[in-house]
Amino acid sequence: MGNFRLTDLNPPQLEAVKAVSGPVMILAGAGTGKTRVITARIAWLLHIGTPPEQILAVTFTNKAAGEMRERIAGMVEREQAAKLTIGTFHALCVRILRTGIDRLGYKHNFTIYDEGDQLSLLRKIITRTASKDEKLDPHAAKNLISQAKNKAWNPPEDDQTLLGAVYARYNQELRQLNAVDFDDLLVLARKLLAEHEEVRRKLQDRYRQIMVDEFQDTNRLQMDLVALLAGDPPNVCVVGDDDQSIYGWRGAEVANLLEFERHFPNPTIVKLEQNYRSTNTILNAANALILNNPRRRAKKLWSDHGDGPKIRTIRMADDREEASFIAGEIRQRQVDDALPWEAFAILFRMNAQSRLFEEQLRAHGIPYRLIGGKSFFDRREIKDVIAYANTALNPSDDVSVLRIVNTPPRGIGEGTVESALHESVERKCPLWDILRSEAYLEGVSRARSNAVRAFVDQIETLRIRLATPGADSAELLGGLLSECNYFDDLKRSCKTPEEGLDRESNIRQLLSDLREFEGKKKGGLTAFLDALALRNEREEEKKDDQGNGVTLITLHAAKGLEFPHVYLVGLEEGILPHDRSKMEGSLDEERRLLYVGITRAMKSLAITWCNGRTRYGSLMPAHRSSFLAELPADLVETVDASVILSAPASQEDAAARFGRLRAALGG
DNA sequence: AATCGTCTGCTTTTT
DNA sequence: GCAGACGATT
Repeated sequence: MGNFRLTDLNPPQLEAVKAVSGPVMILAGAGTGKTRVITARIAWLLHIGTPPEQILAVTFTNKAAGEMRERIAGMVEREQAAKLTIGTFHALCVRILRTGIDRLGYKHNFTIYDEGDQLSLLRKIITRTASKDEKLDPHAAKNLISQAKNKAWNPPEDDQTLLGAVYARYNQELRQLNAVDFDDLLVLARKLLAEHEEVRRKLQDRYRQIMVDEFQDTNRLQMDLVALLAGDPPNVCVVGDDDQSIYGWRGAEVANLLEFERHFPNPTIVKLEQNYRSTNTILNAANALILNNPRRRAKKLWSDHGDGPKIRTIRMADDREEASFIAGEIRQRQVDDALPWEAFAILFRMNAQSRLFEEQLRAHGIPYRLIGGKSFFDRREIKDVIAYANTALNPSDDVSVLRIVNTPPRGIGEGTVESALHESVERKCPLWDILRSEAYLEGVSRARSNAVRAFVDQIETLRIRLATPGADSAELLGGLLSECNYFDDLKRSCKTPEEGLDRESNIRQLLSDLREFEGKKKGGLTAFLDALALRNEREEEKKDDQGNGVTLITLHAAKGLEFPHVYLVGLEEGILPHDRSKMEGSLDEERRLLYVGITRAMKSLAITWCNGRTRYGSLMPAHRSSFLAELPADLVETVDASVILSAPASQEDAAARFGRLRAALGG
């Protein structure tokens, strides 16, 4: 059975694939065929008779989960592949919680709050809690709360500090709203498993083989979850690379990988060091750099791709020159070497650095795709539609109710909302219950109560219809939106007619996605909203929409990707390593960030730094990053952009170009 | 209620 | 230098 051959694997890979009992740690260096090993291991498990429903593979991103699923689909039979559990930590937790969360005092129809929802809730709480002279940035509060949850801290519920009070209020309110934030998905799943033995047993019996990808990025909560899910013996296989741990600031703990033995004694440890991506020049530079980090599992990458050209470190006058030089060079190389635009990538530390490159690439007529940026799901109109659905499914969700209560305007003004909200705080019950209570409606003017009644009726009708077996949610939602003139209001509030049409078509797209989802997956609207909240619908489509061209991407986002020709820009003190890292003592992580960047390159790598850089509006002197001195001199060729620019076509260049031309013609 | 103007404060962001 | 947030102004 199976369409995979173990002979395609190198010896350590094979060892990793065949180690199937007890704890296993696979230290997979950059480009060493990690995904291949994971998928082959799953195929192997199936091959030796493991029932597919017993296999759980956890990833960090939906993209990684999708890729894994796809690769496996090509290796094993379809029905087997369909029975595997492959997904993100968060998706797994939603599955666990949708059936078991009632044990923790939530209702099963909880709403998942995304960042925007969290922020609006926090803003509300902060303004209510803070006194006049106190200030707390909602973003900062959100980050601190998130960190606290991810480190599995006990809530610092001392109402002494504003933050402590806000933290306590926030959690309390979420519970009242029957809502959970992203972090709660993990927090609550862990709690459920830890405190309810029957739930834990059931899951341990079900998942006998657990695999975790990118283990260096797991935080304390995720580590705990893995430990709770693992049965006895713990058949846990983790895959990761401590040298690529770059999310410490988000609570990731490399210690989970470095001290794996502490949680799972006597593991089989396999190191993957043969790299299938880069030249040895690139790998040796990366090896040498990372040697400067303490506390790591020693690894040395090598490949049989030869040495390739030296790494160029290019000095630029300023950031403007950096951008125009690179744009010019890419255009030239694209022509001279007949390379597709997609062969090039520009990697930077901060998103703000992308602007000049965008300008210059555009000026040179080079197509590019900028990775990152605002998501489809953060669009106002999409959030509105989701809020309508959330309200119908979970009327306790005040944040969603507030979002749509007067969108479109239906005569429920701020005063009305304010008084209802006040009432709901007094009576400690959801806003919705106030809006539909006769006692409240009798106390307000006729016009107000009529408006509120009409709104309540609309939503209640939607709820009843949605609950009807076989209901077409997309049709019902779309119908409601038309009925309340949502689309007209949307268009009216747009600056241009095009924008209005665009926004409307986003909604049509969402509804058609929903219809398709209901046609082929179970779980109905709730499952669709879960998928949306976890960002795992329409993922690929979005990426493709961005089209092709030179890739502009941050170092963080570039992890896991590869490009034939890489420009690593802004290698200056203060940028990489970033200024803040010195204060926070995370210089090692900055070095790993550079390590990740270097190991993205397959064939050639150029590193640039500027003598001056516009920062905060004015041109400031800049200095080359101290990391550059850590690259072995014999692998690096140091150049000065001004020299190249002032001597455009030297004799040597012409000869080299002629040579290439002759080679291309087969002579 | 909406828009304009001024102030502030600056990474990275898988879900 | 610019985006985002908030407050004053119509």
